[in-house]
Amino acid sequence: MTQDSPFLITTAIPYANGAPHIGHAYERIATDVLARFARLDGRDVLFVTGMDEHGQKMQQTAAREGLTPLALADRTALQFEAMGDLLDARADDIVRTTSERHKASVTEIWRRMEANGDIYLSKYAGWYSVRDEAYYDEDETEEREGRRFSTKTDTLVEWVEEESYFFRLSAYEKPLLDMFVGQPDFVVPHQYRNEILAFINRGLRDFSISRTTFDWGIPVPGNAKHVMYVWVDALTNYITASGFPDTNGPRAKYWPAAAHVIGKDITRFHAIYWPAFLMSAKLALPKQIVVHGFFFNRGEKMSKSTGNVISHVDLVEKYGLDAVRYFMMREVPFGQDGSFTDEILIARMNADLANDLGNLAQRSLSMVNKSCAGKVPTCGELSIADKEMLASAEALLEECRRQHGDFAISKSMDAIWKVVADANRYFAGQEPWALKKTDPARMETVLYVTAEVLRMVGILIQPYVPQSAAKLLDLLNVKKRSFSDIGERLVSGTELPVPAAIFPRYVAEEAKM
RNA sequence: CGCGGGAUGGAGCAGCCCGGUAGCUCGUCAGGCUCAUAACCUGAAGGUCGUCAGUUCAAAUCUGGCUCCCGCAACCA
Repeated sequence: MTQDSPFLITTAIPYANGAPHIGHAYERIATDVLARFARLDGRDVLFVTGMDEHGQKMQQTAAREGLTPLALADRTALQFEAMGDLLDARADDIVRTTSERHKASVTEIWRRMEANGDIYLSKYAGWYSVRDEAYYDEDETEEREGRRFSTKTDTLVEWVEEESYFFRLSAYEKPLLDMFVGQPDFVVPHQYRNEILAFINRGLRDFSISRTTFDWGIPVPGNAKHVMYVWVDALTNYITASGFPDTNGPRAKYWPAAAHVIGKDITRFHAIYWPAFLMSAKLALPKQIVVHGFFFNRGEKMSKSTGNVISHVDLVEKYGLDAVRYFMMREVPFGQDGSFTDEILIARMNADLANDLGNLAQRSLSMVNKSCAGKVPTCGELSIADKEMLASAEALLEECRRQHGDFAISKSMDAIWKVVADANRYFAGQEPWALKKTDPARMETVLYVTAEVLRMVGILIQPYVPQSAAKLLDLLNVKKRSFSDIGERLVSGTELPVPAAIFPRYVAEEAKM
């Protein structure tokens, strides 16, 4: 399964209109985990994110703050870079839609779609709410005292007709359906695939892909009165990262992307519009669209208006980065929505990180330190229990690969922590502290086996909790940390540092008194 | 009759596709151990699997109705 094939993985590109929030953090961490796993497994990984910097909202927000749109974009881009640093989840590349390389890329895509006969000029007409900057369907509005309002938002709407370029999405109904049949795993998890299929089956309509009401965007080739509609602009950034339209460049090998990691709210754009654009431009489709859910605050949707937004920055500050990464990845099955509460996070970090794994390292390594002169103990003949213990740890890599193949991050972690629990049972059952008096050689073997399990676990948890994994592997004086090094064994007699806690137990401030 | 997801011991979930002693994590209670981060190990209590009806020797699992919760419903990013 280990492949050195190119592996391009992306996050959705955040809109540069606002600062990073916990949803961005979640997506970045998840993508980082997948990227790290693939890289440790020997893949040639390119981890890409970007910034969506055009559009009317950018223009307006910038104006309100007395900035140029680009200055606003610069500011937000810095905030997202800081988020990458904070989360230890830096991308290899950040494609900004205002960059020259992206303009070249998206312009070429447009030309190709046009050359394929899929772009035509027409009129967009509908009930437009200036306040919401959105069009509404007839049945989303109602007449009140001679004036028309949006029933959704209660804002005044007016009939507007606007010249616009359209994309012939209707022509891709059949090709898209065929593609979904041929690639049943194109959208995962399958619940989202089903929604998309149902949507296509209801019939696809052509849709507007340009605007004339503002100019902060990439001009339509041959008609600068129009700027491209955001999704043409934004989605294309994925292929920009591969150096497109240069197909001979060093990055060309990364296209098609292995996976686009996105939030469930934008599934349709990625699973319908984007493949249709690519088909039209005669380019290869990404292999998978990987959809994640949202985080809720105690089951409630987070929103600025309710004021219940949880800050990822605060979380990292309070609990530490690895606790946050661990919680987000382990607690919520990938693809589903998750509920966040401090209690659950604390429970998870204390139970799994501090008690199960951290304490296992501490109890075994402190014995090594005291009873084996601080050196990797000597491994004698292995008992059945020893062999079973080692075998279950050795089986992990294959299991984790299998789960990551399905983007089931939490299940991969489940498997690892099951072995950690086994190791605690093994350790308790073997009672090395008793063996110290009766059979020191046997004690060394038990400690060796335990240390070996810790080494393998330490290597495997690197994608999820990189900083803590590094601490653990340092304590074991392990230098070779790739998945391909799992078969290496600790060398008896190797000098080990004095053990220190890897995951401190979290105790609430008020409880410390 | 718009589409989809969900309702399982105190909490959160798995099981449902391929019917047959209801499983996991946390919490609670009791015991053990003392190497360890008040940790670890063992055991126990606790569920009419939303509701009603049907199919079946047998249903959490299949079929149908109902109730409640949550997303989505195309040109908002």
